[in-house]
Amino acid sequence: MRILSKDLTSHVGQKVAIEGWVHKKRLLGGLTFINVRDRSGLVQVVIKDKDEVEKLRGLQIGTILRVQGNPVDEPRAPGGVELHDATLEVLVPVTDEPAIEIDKPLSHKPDTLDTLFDYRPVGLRNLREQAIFQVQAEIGYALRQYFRNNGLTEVHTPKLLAAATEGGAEVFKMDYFGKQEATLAQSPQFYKQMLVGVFERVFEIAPVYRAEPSATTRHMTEYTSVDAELGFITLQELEDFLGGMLHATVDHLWQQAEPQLKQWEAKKPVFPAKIPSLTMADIHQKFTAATSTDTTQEKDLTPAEEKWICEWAKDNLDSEAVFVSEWPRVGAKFYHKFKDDDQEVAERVDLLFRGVEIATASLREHRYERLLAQLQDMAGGDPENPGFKPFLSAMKAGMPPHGGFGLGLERLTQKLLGLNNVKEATLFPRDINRLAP
RNA sequence: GGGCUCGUGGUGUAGAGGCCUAACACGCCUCCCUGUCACGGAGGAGAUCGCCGGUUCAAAUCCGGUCGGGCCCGCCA
Repeated sequence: MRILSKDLTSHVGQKVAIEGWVHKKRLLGGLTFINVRDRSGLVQVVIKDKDEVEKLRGLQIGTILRVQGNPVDEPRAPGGVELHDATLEVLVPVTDEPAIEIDKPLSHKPDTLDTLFDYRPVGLRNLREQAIFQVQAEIGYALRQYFRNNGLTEVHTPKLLAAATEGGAEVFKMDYFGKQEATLAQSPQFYKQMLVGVFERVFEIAPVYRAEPSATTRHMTEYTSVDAELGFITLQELEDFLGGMLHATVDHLWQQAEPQLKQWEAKKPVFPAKIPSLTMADIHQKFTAATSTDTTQEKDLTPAEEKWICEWAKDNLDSEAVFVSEWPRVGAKFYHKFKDDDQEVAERVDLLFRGVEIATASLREHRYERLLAQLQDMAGGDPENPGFKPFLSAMKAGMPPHGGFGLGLERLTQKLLGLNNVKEATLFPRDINRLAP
């Protein structure tokens, strides 16, 4: 019977077998240490028998072993337990030297990221790399738990679409059986809104595709979008929901994934129960005053401002997260709702965290006639277009006031761990220059 | 798409006109080593310095082109 390396402690005194990958060898002559990796971690195996050591001759890191032996409490061993009197059975021999060393930290310098990603299939076996994605898995778990606890139903919407959903961001186009053009979803926006009419509250964690030719540390052509849409909600309630979500996620992580977080020296983010909110105009003003770069005419925040205001909020408001409110009509999407007393201001807030925008939330225009007008006036959209028609029909069939947000899972992971590039928080990143591995 | 920047053994780097017959660390191979955990020690293999052209007596090093990256901006999550 195979046991896991983490369970060795409870089997001291019994003969057991472990199975896993050779992670590291240290041959000291009459004594050999090998670290074997399984899904629960590493275990040190001690071999004194020359014939057993010989079984490893010519075999590289990555070789898969079944090791029988006796677990022994040993303070000198990492983890306090090790396997003695080991007999080895090579289950899968590996003879080729790995192109990338996996037993020590991999380089994450910008200039060498290309190598890091080229060798991902093996490089991810590095425990420090693994830690990033164990953290990401815990983030996903925490988010799902939060959504469930708040009555959201998980949905799966199509990524293959007949036409652009939102306009704005560039979409990937492809031939669909020579009959028509298909596009890849850049957002589940319309579908999650339609589903508000069904479930009232929904969420989806799924890939979205952006054909923007951007080459930055925060963009990819495919990323995982965490989308939520809630009916019968106000913008303030949506803000509170997002804040609660961030808190729940952070608390869960520092409870469940502390060893992984430590590997990256991640610091638990500080932000109050109620995340502070600033208007865009206020941020422009503060930034302009502090840097003498005039941004007061900008319709959006510049990347420099996002960075700066996060620093400012950390120093002055004790918060590493901040909401940005009062977005101008210019640049708004046609499905956004505008303030009843000021049609020039969208009911939208962005969530900034550690220097970047991680989420955009807004109220949607649920009144059919207004929505129709906005589609035509703001986006020049044709209501008969197959990309809009189903959406409009759902909106006409009785839609409550609603709103929601989209959040980049990789960006959140990146920022929580303190990584420099979103791609480092992506198993197999896709960008303008990369489609493989 | 624009600006800036980088490209040297498998990996990470040093070298910035001649000392380069290209150096160092890790990895790999051989040998020694009974408590390693970035093990230690001795020896060895492995790169015509992204590619093409030019300048020069001489180019990894300077210039031009080209290919492939990175960072920032625009756009966005």
